[in-house]
Amino acid sequence: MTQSELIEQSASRVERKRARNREALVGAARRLFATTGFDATTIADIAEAADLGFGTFYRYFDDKESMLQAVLNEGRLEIDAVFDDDPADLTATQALTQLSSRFVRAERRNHDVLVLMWQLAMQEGRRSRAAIASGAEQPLPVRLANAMSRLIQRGIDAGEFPAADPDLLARLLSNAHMYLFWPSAQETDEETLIQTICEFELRALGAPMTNDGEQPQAGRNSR
Amino acid sequence: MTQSELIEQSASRVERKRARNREALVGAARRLFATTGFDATTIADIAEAADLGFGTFYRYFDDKESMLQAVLNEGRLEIDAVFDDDPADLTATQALTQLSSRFVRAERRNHDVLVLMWQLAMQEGRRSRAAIASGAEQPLPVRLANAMSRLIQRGIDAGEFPAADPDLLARLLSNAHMYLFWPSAQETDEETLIQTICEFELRALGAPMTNDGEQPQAGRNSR
Amino acid sequence: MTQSELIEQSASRVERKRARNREALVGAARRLFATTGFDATTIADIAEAADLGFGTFYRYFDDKESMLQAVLNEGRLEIDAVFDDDPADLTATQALTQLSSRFVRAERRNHDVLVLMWQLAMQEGRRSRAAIASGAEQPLPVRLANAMSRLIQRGIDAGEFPAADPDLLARLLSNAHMYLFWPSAQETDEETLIQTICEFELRALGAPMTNDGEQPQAGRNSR
Amino acid sequence: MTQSELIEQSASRVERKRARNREALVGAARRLFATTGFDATTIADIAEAADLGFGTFYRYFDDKESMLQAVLNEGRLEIDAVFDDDPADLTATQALTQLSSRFVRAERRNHDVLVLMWQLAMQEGRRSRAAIASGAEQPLPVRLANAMSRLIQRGIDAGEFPAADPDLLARLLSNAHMYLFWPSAQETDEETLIQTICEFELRALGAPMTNDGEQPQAGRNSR
DNA sequence: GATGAATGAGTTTTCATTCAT
DNA sequence: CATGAATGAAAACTCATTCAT
Repeated sequence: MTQSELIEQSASRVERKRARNREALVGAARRLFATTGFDATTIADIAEAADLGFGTFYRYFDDKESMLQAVLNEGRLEIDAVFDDDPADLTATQALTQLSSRFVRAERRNHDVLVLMWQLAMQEGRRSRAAIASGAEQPLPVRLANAMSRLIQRGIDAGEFPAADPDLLARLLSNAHMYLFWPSAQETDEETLIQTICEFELRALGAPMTNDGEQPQAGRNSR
Repeated sequence: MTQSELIEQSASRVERKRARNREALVGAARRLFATTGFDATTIADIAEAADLGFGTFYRYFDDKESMLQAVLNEGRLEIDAVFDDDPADLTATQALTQLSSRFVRAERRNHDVLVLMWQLAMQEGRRSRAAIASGAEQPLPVRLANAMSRLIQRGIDAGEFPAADPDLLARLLSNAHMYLFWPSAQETDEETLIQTICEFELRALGAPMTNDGEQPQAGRNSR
Repeated sequence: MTQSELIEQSASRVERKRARNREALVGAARRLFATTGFDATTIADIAEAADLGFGTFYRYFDDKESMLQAVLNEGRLEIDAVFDDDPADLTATQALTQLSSRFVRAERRNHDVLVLMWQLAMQEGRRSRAAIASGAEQPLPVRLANAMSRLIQRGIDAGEFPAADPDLLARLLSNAHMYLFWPSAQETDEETLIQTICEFELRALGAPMTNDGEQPQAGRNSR
Repeated sequence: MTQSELIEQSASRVERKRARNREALVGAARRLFATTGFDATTIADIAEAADLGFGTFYRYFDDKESMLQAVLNEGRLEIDAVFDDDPADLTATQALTQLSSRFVRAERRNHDVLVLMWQLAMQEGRRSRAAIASGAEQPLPVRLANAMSRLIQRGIDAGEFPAADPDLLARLLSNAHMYLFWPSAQETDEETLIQTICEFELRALGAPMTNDGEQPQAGRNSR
């Protein structure tokens, strides 16, 4: 083993440690922010929960605010993926079902982050943070509602659903999904949840309940 | 005007002023708590928003926590009224419609308090406050879900709705109602909102959409 | 009864009431200052203990500090009387005995004030108040010590006591008298106390204990 | 010097600094409490007197009250030692002399703490703090009086002193010792003070003044 | 790089004092 | 004149952030 390999290796060991520490901090912050609230969580709380020294926090994050960023970013990619592709080759019914099941799965994997986003989004009074919270985009339920609204409109146009106000329906449905934020939702099996929500959704939209092929396919949206 | 009347009147003037100040403080706190969050709201903010001196706050409330109590209590009565009577002489469909429309109306009149309750309820980590938030009862969406669950069960038993998990449906519906917390819901006409929500609800439960007599009667639950 | 008599009478009734209120306030303050400390006593405490409205305090006293003055003045006259006349026609022994018994009696009648003076005198750091406390004179134990010192010196000169440092002895004796400030001293009969203290004193000074005629005469220093 | 020694040393440097800071804070608090009073001393005063930042206070003490504890504890050991051993092999006269000289020495080394204890003990109205002040024991002058009372009783029993009320005498003597709290006592030479006080004491108790062997030996009570 | 000590700005809370009734 | 409501200056205490080791 050459000197450079040793260095290389030790460099990567350090790097791995850094990554691990950062991970620990973000994880701790995520849990604490979600359960205790951003304001009520102190840096000391986070560092301790991450089993790291107090000052260490500042070696990874500039300040509390940028930790908030980091936490919110954690889920960003996966959440964006939920909304990203809106496959034109599916019927509105299928697309909605896909959207919902994707959302449920993403929620289950990023529960704390979503709860946090939700909390922040409710505080209109802190525009700066709210803006930040949504990555300068819309707050989450609005994004979901918008995506749904488009699909519902498409469904109405295609005759899949009876005529109605797509925006209002979308918002109601979007919020129904927020059921996921409640503890009891954590105890329900994921597939059952998806199944129930999708049926609920289609029924609420007045879609004919053929109830056959459009079962959500598990695993479609990989990490 | 006799002396005693003058005294009487002036006493009541003071009293009225006290009431007005208290009202101003609670109102300011309500708005700020709902929009900015409990933690992020300072006593100074509240006093200033109420256009009162800083120290005046403490002539009306022992501390921030008891102000929180006062704010939460403000809506208590009206909200309790929503759940209170569950008239056995109505069909499940009618009862659900009544519950929803009552809820919408109560929400419109107590928007900020409900938003605040909601926020507090989400923070499991602060049980004491959350417990307080709901007056040692369930958090609001749980109460609504429970009430709905009972009615849905009744509806299923009576053959009004197809068989399904009443708890899960109730929770989804309960959360759908939380749409009201969003700003856009504030801009929609109350009756339209009720109409839409009730239809949404019944459709989601699979009730036959006769769509005739069960329009919610405005003003039923007067103050 | 003439009009003017009525007015006269009512004026004096008002006056009496004023005097009574003032008395009540000063008394309450005296007790509270002595037992709880000047700083820890609030205006509200005083007013309540005097069974008067809160704001009423300020109709009788400019501020807390002037109430302190009033309290300290209460005992002033009686205390000054203790030190005032130093009858040259008595032997040092007799004079000392008289001084001590007077002091004991004055203390019993003005316990709280003396305790307060004592407390204030111990706080060198607050010169302004300490100065005030003693009415720009010496703190109480110093006054007592000075008076004693003079008498002891006289006694030594006259051959009544053996030679010694009169200042030091005087200070020790002066402090011994501070026993009166303790609760247990309140429970001892006044005459017993005087008797014991005077004997103690003379013995400590080395005076021959004839123990006959110099019993302190009660009532000498009337109000 | 090895790496570990460096670390060791630097660790102890930090530790020493912490100890020094704590010491500085306690010292500043001790002086300020004694001279200005507990209530009138602010945290900012203490921190400034210790030449430390304001917030630093709270890194060493939870609150003002626990600083009070720390200050009072400072003298605890040395003061307890004064009362601790009551050697049965000494005559009452000797034992009293020893007690007094020990007390004087302890007082000289812990002047501020004793003054503070005294101040606190005088405020009956604040039992909790007074209780704390004496470490749930008796207030200082009471402890001293009790110890003296026992010895005086022994002396009376042994025929060393004439019969008298040992409690009353003890209390008077105990208070006489409180002379030490006055500034002028600070200027007197310690040995002279002890000499004078012991003679005073024995004379006051009516002990035969052989005035020879019982001079207190300096340094008897080592730290 | 990790750590925790130091710090002071920001908040809550108390309370002396003023003022309107 | 008596009263208590209003007020803000001052004090205790918290905690994000900086910095020395």
